[in-house]
Amino acid sequence: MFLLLFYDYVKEKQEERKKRSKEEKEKEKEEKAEIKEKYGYAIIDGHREAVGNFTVEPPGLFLGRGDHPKAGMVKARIYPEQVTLNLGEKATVPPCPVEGHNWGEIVHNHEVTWVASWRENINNQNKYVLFSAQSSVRGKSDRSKFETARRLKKFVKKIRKDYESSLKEKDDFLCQRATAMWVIDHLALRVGNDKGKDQADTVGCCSLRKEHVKLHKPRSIEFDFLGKDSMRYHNTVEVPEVIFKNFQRFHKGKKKGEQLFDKLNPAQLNAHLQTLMKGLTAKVFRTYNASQTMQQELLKLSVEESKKMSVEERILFFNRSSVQVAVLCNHQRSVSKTHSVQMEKLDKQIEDTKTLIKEMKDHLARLKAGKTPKERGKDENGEDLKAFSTNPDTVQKRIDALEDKIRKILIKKEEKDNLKEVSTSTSKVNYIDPRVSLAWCIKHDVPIQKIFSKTMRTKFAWAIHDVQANNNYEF
DNA sequence: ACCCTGACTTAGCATCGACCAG
DNA sequence: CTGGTCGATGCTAAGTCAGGGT
Repeated sequence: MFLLLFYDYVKEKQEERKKRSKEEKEKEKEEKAEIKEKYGYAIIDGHREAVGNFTVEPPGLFLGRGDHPKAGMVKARIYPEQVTLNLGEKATVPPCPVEGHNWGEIVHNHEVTWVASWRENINNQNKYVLFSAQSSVRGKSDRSKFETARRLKKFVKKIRKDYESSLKEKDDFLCQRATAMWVIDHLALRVGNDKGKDQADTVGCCSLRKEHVKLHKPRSIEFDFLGKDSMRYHNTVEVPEVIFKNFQRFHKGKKKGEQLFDKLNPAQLNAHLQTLMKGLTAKVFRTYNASQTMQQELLKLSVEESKKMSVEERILFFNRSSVQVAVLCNHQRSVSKTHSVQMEKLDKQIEDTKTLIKEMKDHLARLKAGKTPKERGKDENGEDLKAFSTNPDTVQKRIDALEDKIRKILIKKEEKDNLKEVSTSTSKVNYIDPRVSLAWCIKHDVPIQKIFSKTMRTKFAWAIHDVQANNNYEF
């Protein structure tokens, strides 16, 4: 009863919002901008920088992703007394905007980047007001992330040698560690920390369980599990014999529910990675792998070839390259509600074009036979359709062009359908070194706004600067 | 060694809004 | 001008990983 009422209430509110007039929307937008101007910035080291989330999260029903044990719990309202502010010693404390209330603690912590924090009641975790992705603080750490991944490129030979030499270890821990490194290096899986019973059951490399892999002789492994955000990772990979044997070994004698890498945990794996390269952790492999893949894909287009292509065709090539990365990282999206409608529209375009071709072929046959052309009839609006040319060559050319059009629509349709579940934005924002993309734009004469939106260009200001200094940038 | 927690990065979905065809 | 489409942006959940405590 309560749920139904709540659902109706929310739906009603949504409908109300949709119905707002232009003026109301305009006014709301202005008010929002005013609030952002007032609360959306903080001064750090003398620079005024935007903070990403300057409001606390409103109360509501927690949903979570996938099969979450806490779905439906009430997320409580946050009051100013629960909010800690992290300010400079000399900074004036901003007045509390909620009448009759006051801030909780005021701290002066120089070791962290958050300006405010509070604790949330669902998972009892801290939430933070952090500088936005476009701020220079975040830009600096973004850059250093990619620099670490670039260092991995130099160390990767040595690291592969290290784990390859341990793949046949008798010691379970060493063998599991080496095998996990192989998996993280080759399949770009997340490390997979242990999770509590009060969270959705999702896994990464170290937390893979017996039921998540199927072994197909002679040496294929079928991975099928729910990863971060309960996204399904389903991939059958042909692996080297030693890897296959190791998986057989970790599989053997275990029951459903038992971890394959039962002697290994992420902390141990990361500790070992640190000994091979300072600053190396499991997640660096994803960044490295993504950036490296993008660079390799982009290199497949030579300047000579791209000179013959239109800018649109070059962008298409770029987008197809980023799809490779998204597939590698298993970045997915749910199929759009209008996907099937879009598909049908393309089908109709094809059908209409086919009908037209047929009509033109008849017309051409009549021309060649010396018969008088048929009347073409009327379109759906009752207008007379334009008569076909009486020149057979012109008609034939038109038919050829239409057949080409069909081929293009078919390709477009297939591409659209293939990519309906692939999301390229996540890898673009988090994994691909933006300097790789920017250097490619310069090399192939593609305006950068074609590949990076305004916010992305601000976020990657550091990268634009880097590439201006070195437009032959190599990851 | 292991567990817990704080801080930060990574993630997909909902909504917004710019642009385009009709 | 309008309604539909799709990329951009907002939101916050869900990961990673280090450091401290036991």
